[in-house]
Amino acid sequence: MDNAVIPSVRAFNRFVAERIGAVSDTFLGRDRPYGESRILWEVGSDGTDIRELRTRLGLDSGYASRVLQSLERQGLVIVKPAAEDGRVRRVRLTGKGRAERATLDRRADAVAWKFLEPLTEEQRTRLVAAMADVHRLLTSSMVSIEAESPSTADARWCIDQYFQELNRRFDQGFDPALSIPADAHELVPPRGALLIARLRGSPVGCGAVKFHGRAPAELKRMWVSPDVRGLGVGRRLLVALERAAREAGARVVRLETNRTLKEAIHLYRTSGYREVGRFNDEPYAHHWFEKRLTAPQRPSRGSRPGRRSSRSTPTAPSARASRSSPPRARPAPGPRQRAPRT
Amino acid sequence: MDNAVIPSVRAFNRFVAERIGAVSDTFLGRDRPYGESRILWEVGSDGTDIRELRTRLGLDSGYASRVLQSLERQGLVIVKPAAEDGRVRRVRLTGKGRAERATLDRRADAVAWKFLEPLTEEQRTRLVAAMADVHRLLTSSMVSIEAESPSTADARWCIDQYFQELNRRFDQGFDPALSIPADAHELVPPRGALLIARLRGSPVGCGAVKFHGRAPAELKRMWVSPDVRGLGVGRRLLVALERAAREAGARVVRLETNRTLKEAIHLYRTSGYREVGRFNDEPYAHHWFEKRLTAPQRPSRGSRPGRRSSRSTPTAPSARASRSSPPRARPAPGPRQRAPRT
DNA sequence: ATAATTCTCTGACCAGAGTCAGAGAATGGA
DNA sequence: TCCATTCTCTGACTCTGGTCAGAGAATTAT
Repeated sequence: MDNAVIPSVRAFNRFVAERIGAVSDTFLGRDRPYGESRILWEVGSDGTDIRELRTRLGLDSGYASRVLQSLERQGLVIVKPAAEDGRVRRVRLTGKGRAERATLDRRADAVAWKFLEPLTEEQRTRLVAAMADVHRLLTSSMVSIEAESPSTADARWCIDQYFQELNRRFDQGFDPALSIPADAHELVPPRGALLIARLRGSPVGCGAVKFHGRAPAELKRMWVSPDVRGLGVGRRLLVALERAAREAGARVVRLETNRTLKEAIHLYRTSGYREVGRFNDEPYAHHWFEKRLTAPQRPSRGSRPGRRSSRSTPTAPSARASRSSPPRARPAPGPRQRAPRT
Repeated sequence: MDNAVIPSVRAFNRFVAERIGAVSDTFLGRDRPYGESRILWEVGSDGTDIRELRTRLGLDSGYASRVLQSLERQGLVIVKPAAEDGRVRRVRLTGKGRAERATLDRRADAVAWKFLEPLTEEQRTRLVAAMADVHRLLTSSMVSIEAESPSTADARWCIDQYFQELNRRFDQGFDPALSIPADAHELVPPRGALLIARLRGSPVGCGAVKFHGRAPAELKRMWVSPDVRGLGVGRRLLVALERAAREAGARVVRLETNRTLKEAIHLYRTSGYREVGRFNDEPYAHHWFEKRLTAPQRPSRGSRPGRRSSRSTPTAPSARASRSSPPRARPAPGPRQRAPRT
């Protein structure tokens, strides 16, 4: 399978890097270096602290300073010390800067339109749908899941979000004090674990497990940020929690949940959980589930990439001359291979 | 509709440029500048003329020369004059160069695998399918269609391909001499027109029309390269030919075709052509079609892009903090806007 | 009050990726 | 045969997009 999948991902990367790259070079009308446009854009209509701008874009302070000076010289931004802290400086767009930014925006629209214009209505719809799919799935593949102490700021933020969501969704609201607790000290090895899912460094989900030796482990605190729902993050958290439970000696995991949490219930059912009788007195629960864990299997999710793939492997159609090349002035076009941009 | 479509294309472009770009920088293990790797790759295992390499990559001769010298100094390639023409020089990979190229290949595989690894089997399948779709549709949008003299090398190449294909596919083969002719002089205004479809400069399809005043115009020489079939090129050629016929005064277009050309027949039927009785004595034809052209309507294919789209418009999920931001060390992450990479 | 830290700026420097103008060898056309 | 053309190389420059080491002003910690 990899023999087919990896090359097609590569072909896509190559193609898209070429196509989007070529076009986006053009789009910046070459009247301003890319770095300047980027910073101009990132300043945003409300202005920012330079400090924040720098960390957001990962810029060197000297570099940022100089680019901003250049923008200021062009009358596009104003830099002045922040009121609260004399060390940090604030950038704001001038009217001219705002206009310039709008121009960039319009040009970006025009570029997007160039992709769409030649297509029929139906093709456009399919293109947009496919783009959204690729976007979603690649985003999904950027989510990492790792154990973390429940006392970190991110962990506490996630759990707080979880509580807030329960409070919004449960018919009677949610008060953590009335629920079976899963305190910080219970979610650290060897008593338990807390997993945090992150996307680009920001927490986007969590899940916890309490170990009870060989007795069933308990799953707790499953939460996925609304921003990334539908990306399979919940399922991956679940799998990771089960693995942790298995490694801690559990043969069975169980959990309880509230009837309003439809997606969660669906996730459990489709992940091999079966509903069982009430096994604790969690007042907010309507359903109790458990799952027997299978032997410590190798995580079966497709093999590693093959030794090597063939050297040039287009998936989608291309202008590659397959039978005979079209005529051409001296320097023949021939079959084009593109650099391994990925 | 554009209000939804353009921003989502932009979001995709931005995302993909960021993601692929970030990754492909990494992949070149930073031990060799990108330009060198690219040329190393493009030399290919069989070697190339420098001249061809240059035109293929659009390189300045001085630049190419220096990069190749650097590669030669590293023992990765050998440059020597071509046998046939003492002016041109040929590059070939050495064993070491070949090994290096294989390393690039392997790294590219590993990068692709990074995208795939975190996904479930089902997600991978969907990702690959969506990528192929995007690839196909963007390729399709790169195809341009323009009128061209039938005497250009490209035009003659297309028509030759067309004849070859007919000869392969017709049960009795195909001999142009026995068929109703459409000679070069008939396919230039005001007697007719020849349209050529191109992808990245190379011809990938053609279609011709002969005008007969207000009498029905005749469509001829419809051919689409196998490389780009399924991309809607045929339909676009057809539309363009009909427009040309309309503009030349025709109210009706007609054409004849052979029963072995299934896709063509399907295209005609789904494009408003209806089968009519034999109207000429083309010996290779089994079907005769005609279509009444509608009034010179505005090419109705969706409106132009809106004045301007909103300033930051993600379509697919992102880590954007939607309700409250996750906690963060001093320099807050805040809602990230990315530069308008397109 | 003093020291440590944070933020920004300046100056110096660098590499990558080109561009441009010749110049010199081969080759092709008249 | 000779002139124009084609290909490649050299040398001299350029622009982006950085990095690095201080230095100076504000702020925070002790």
